[in-house]
Amino acid sequence: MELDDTDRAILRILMEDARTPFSEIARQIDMSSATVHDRVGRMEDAGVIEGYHASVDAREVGLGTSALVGFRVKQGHEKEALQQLRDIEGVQEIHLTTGEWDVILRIYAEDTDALRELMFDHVAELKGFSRSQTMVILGTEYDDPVLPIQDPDDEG
Amino acid sequence: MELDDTDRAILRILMEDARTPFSEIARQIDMSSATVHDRVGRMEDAGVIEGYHASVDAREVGLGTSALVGFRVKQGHEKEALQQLRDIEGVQEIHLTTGEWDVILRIYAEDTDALRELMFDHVAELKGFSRSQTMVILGTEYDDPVLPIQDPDDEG
DNA sequence: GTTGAAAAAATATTGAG
DNA sequence: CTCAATATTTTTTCAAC
Repeated sequence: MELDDTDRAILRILMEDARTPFSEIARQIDMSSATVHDRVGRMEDAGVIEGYHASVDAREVGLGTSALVGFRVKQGHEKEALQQLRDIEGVQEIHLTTGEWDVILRIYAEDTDALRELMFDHVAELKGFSRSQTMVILGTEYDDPVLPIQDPDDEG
Repeated sequence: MELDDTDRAILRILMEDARTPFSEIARQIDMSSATVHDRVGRMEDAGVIEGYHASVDAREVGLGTSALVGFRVKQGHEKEALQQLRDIEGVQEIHLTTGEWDVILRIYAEDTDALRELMFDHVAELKGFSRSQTMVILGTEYDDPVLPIQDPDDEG
């Protein structure tokens, strides 16, 4: 889908606060709310907007520990390997990467004990991986939900 | 803040779709929408709900490349090092970690060329880091915006 | 805490330029 | 594509349990 500056302005506002009323978005970008409605609907249909999600403090819901885990996958075992990772409880993101690891996942757990248990119970038994490394997240210094969208004309 | 099962049920729904009408949430959890309104408000005030954000397909807004970058920070340079990372355009998340790296960040860029430029222009000039490694994300296999909240009584 | 009902506000739709 | 006006739905408030 072809996006113009108006679309990008709407996206910036909705990434910042997904519950901003269309009337308020309209005011900010100086258009009618019917236009905002129309554009948002088209961006949803086109998959530009994938969804709207509440951001919840993980500690408040008993998930005090989070980690990044890197894996090396054995040749030919990619598919089954990934499926196994998906099935581990608490796994939130799975990325295929270049560099030291083939796969890096992000996992949440109640505490370091629960995380260790997860790693022993599940990860240790996985087939198709040659090695892994767990990087516990001690703290998140910065986490911006807004992508740095640029208007195509202004060079940043 | 002390959360009960009703609060957690509401959170699950809002993490899945932050724009679910309160009336619909009320129907699902079998309470009135006034109650949902009240509980959501209290969770927002308490910081349990940090915000509501639209999830946007990064490729559609010209950010086709994403990477994880690990850093080793020199003793005593932690503060200035982190501030420098924050200021790099496209940096979305900064995590302090155990293991091979002290800091791992997530960065978005237009393409691999733009990413390489960012790394050369900014990262290479950073003070206080002893080494770094870029892990380009070739693809994201799985990305779940819903935290695996458990009710305290059912053991998972 | 929770509720139902009323009031206020927002969103969805329509028809036309 | 955009708008103004209308219809519908949702959010918000509030007296009462």
